[in-house]
Amino acid sequence: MSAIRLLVLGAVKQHGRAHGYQVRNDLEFWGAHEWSHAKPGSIYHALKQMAKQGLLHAHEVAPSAVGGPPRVEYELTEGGREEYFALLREALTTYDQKMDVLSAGIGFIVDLPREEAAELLRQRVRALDEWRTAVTEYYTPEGGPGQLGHIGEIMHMWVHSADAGKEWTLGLIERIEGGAYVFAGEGEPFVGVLAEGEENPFAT
Amino acid sequence: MSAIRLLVLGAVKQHGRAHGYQVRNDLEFWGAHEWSHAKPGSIYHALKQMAKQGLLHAHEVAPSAVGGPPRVEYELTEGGREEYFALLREALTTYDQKMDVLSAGIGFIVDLPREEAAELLRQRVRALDEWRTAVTEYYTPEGGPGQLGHIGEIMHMWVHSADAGKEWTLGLIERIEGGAYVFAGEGEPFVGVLAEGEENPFAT
DNA sequence: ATCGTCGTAGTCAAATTTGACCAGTCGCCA
DNA sequence: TGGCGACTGGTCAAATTTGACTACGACGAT
Repeated sequence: MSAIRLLVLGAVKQHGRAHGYQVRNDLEFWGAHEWSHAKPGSIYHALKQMAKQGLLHAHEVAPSAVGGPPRVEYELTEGGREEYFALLREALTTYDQKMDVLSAGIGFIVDLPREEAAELLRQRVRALDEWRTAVTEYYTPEGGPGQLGHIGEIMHMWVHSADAGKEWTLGLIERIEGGAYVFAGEGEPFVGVLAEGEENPFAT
Repeated sequence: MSAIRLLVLGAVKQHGRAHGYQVRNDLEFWGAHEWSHAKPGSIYHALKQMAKQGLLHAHEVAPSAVGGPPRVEYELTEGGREEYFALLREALTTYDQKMDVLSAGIGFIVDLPREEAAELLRQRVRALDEWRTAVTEYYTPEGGPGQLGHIGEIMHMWVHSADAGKEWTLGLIERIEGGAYVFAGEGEPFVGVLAEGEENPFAT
């Protein structure tokens, strides 16, 4: 899975209704242009594709308020909501070494109930454990390690990084179970988009 | 950069001359099918593409020893060697969060002189430091952290992972400078491909 | 004898991603 | 007052990646 569909669905969902450029902007606002490499082309493509697949409903060309090319506004369909949550759960649980996907998942994690979020992350920890043993087993020749030469460093790296990922995940689980943040169904949700005319609070 | 070109060039280089299936096999032998997601399609595509670009010379269709479809054998051109080393250096120095690229780089690191390898890794450490500060700065709003809510966890994750990456890299530099492994120009090179008829020493 | 399936070698269409480009508006400052 | 650069909103071709499929020979089991 690439992070784009999740990011785009999430952006559209937070707005209720959005056109391509708004999505593009949100992603930038979230810092996603740094860690996901979401180029404009990919975003517009994802929107069209998902509209074709019935995940988004395309509200035809609102004739661009400020002039310029006509804009299409998108809105999640029921199928889109489902896909969104499916992707979100997948992003949080499966370890596919793509940290941009995980980042996107974290960004939207509060759309889930607190207990489910924690459980998904526990599942992620299990996936990391599996990956770790798979790697160590694959790179362990019969005659003991050693004849691997520098190739063993590859294994070393993966193990190190899996361990780091696990450590961080466990920390997050702890914070979540300790009551941090506001999750779905817990009152005023945190919204990560700019309201009209608001200033960007981040330094560039 | 995707890891494929580097992997393919590296595989062809170690053989001197290789056809697609041999490359495909080497990648699997290195465990690359696990961490790079190199599908056959990508491999054959990369071979053709790089032949078209003059990085590989295609020795026309050796009519398949065992029957089956005809095979094309590839060999590095001088341009291919240069591209290989350029990609290798890039893989080792730049942090683009793609661990498969780094893995491939590690796999071929001994093709470089020991001192250069260490220097490239030191450069990687600097790149990691830069990424780390870039992330922390981007996610630090004027009013101090805190109003970020759960979004701060994204930063947390990147920082954690950059730190882990740095730690591992420093360890490797130390081992290399401590004399581990055999680098370019230091006698019998380590070769990570199976000779004819050799057994695969790894468990599957 | 023949059926299934494993290994060898590779192709192909469809989906996606990349990177460059287009065109209009707005403010501003010289 | 006109030109420059930044912002808005998007298109397009080319490159790449994915995932499924083809074809053939050998080999063991039925």
